[in-house]
Amino acid sequence: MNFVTSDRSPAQGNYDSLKLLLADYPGLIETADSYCWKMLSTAKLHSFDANTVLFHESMECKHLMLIIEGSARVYKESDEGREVTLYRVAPGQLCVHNLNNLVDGLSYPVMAQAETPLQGLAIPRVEFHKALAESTSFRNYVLRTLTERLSHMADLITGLAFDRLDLRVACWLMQQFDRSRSQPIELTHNEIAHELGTTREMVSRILKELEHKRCIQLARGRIYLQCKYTLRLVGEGKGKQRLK
Amino acid sequence: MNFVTSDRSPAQGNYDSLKLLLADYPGLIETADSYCWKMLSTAKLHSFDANTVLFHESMECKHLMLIIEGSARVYKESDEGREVTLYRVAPGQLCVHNLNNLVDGLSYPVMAQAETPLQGLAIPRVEFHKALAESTSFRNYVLRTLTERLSHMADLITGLAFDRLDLRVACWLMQQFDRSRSQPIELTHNEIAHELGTTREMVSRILKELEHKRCIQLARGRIYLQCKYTLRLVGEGKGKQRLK
DNA sequence: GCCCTTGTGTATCTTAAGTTACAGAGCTGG
DNA sequence: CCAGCTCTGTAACTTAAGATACACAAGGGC
Repeated sequence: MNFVTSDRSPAQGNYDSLKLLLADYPGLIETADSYCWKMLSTAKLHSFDANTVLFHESMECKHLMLIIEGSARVYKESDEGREVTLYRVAPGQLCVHNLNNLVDGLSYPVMAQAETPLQGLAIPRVEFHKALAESTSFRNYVLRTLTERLSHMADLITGLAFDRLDLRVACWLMQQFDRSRSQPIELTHNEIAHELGTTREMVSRILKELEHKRCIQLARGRIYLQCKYTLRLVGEGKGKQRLK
Repeated sequence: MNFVTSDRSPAQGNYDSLKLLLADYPGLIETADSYCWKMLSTAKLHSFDANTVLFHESMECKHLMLIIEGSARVYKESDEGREVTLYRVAPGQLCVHNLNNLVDGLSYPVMAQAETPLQGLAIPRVEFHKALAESTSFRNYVLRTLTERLSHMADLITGLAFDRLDLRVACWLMQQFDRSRSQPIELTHNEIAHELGTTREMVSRILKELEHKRCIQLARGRIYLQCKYTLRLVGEGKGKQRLK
C-alpha cells in the first residue's frame, strides 16, 4: 500500500486555501455554511500514486474523501478476469462507497483504484457525521451525489440489459470525447473492455467497424475522433436515445 | 391516476399507533429520537390500488414514502417492450427515488408501480428535510437505505455483465423462495422476464431445464420449490458465488 | 359446454457475443 | 538493432441469447 500522506492541514479559520483546493466543488462551496467550512478545515490532504488500490472487496475506511485532483475508477471484477466500471470519481465528487462504511460499517464489495496521481481531502468519520448533522449544504451535497450515482448506475443497467455492444461502445466513446473536448483518448482496447464489461477482442472488432465508418481513427493506445456526428448517429442505433 | 387518499393522520403525541404501523422498520424506530417521531407524526397514511403507477419517467413528487404494507417495483423499460427491475420497495424501506426529487428537484427517469395494494406514510418534503437536519437516527436510516440500494444495483450490474442467464434465473429464484419461505411463487414467465431484463421464451426454456433438474416444479402462473439444494447448486454455476 | 384470453412449450432460425489461436505491428531497453 | 514486451487485427469457431412462429393447455365468463 504505497500511499503518501501529508500532514499539513489547512490553517484554521483561513478558508481561502480551502476554496482554492475546492475550486471543482461549486455545488458544495457556493452554498457552504460555517459548519461545512468547519468540517472542511479539519480535513487532511492526502496524495496517492497512480494505480494505488484505494479500497478492495472488504476494506474498512475511516475517512470520507473529496477528490481534489485526478480520478479514481470504481469497478467490479469477475472470476474470469473481466471487469466492469461502475463509475469514476473525479474532482467535485466524493467517494460514495466510503459512505457505506461510514454510515454503519457495512462493507461494500467493490474495487477502487486511482487512475492518475490523486489528491484528496480526507474528512475523518466523526467530522463527517457532525457536518452531516449541522450543515444543510453538506447534507444536500451528499444526498445529491448519492442520487446521481444511483441514476448513473440505473443507466448502466439498462445499457447492459438492452443495448447492443457496438451501441454501448459508441455511446461510451461519445462521452469520453465530450469529457476530453474531442482530444484523442489514451486507452488500450483492453482498458475499454474493462470499462464496459466485455472482452478485448470484441472492442477491437467494434472499434475497427467504427473506423471503417469514419467515426474515429485508431492508433496504438490512442483513439482520434474523426466525425462526432457519425459517431453519435451510430450510438443512437435504430433510433435509441441512451446517450443522455 | 387512481389513488385513494385518506386524511387521518396519526394523533399528535401518541406514537403507539405509529409504532404499530412501523413494525417493519426496526432499524428506524428502535433508534428513533424525538425529532424523528415528530416528523413521523406529521405523515399521512395513503393507500394505492395494486398496479397504480406511482411515478414514471419525469414525474415530480412532493413526499417521501415509507411503505407500510405491500410492495412497489422500480424498473426501466426498453423501447422494444422489455423491462428490467432495478429493485423493489417493501415495508421497512423508503422509496429512494423520491429522494432525487426531494433533494433538488432533479427528475429520475424510472418507472415505479405498486405490485400489490399499497399503504404508505407520506412525509411532506419540508418535514423530511427538517427531520434530516435534526434527527441523527433518521439521517442514518436514509443513508443506509441509499447505500444498500447502491450495493444492490452494483450486484445487478455484475450479474448482467458476467453471468449467464440460467444462473441469474436460478439465483433470482433462490431469493424469491427465501423471501416466501419456500412457498410457491405466483408469477408468470413473462413477469420473471421483466424482472431480469430478458424475454419470456428464454425464461420458459430455462425454467423447463430447472424442472428437468428437479429443482422446481412448474404450474400455470406458479412455481413450486422442489429442491433447494440443487437449485442453489445450479445458481452457483461453475463455482461462482453471486448468491450473496 | 364453448369461446376467448392468457399463459406455456418448443422447434427452428438468426444474430450477438465470446473464445481460440495466431500473426504481426509498434515500442522500449539493453 | 535485436529481444521481448504490449497492443492490435482478424479469421474460424462455439455458444448464449433473442426472434419467429405455432400448437396447445388452463381457466373464466357467458
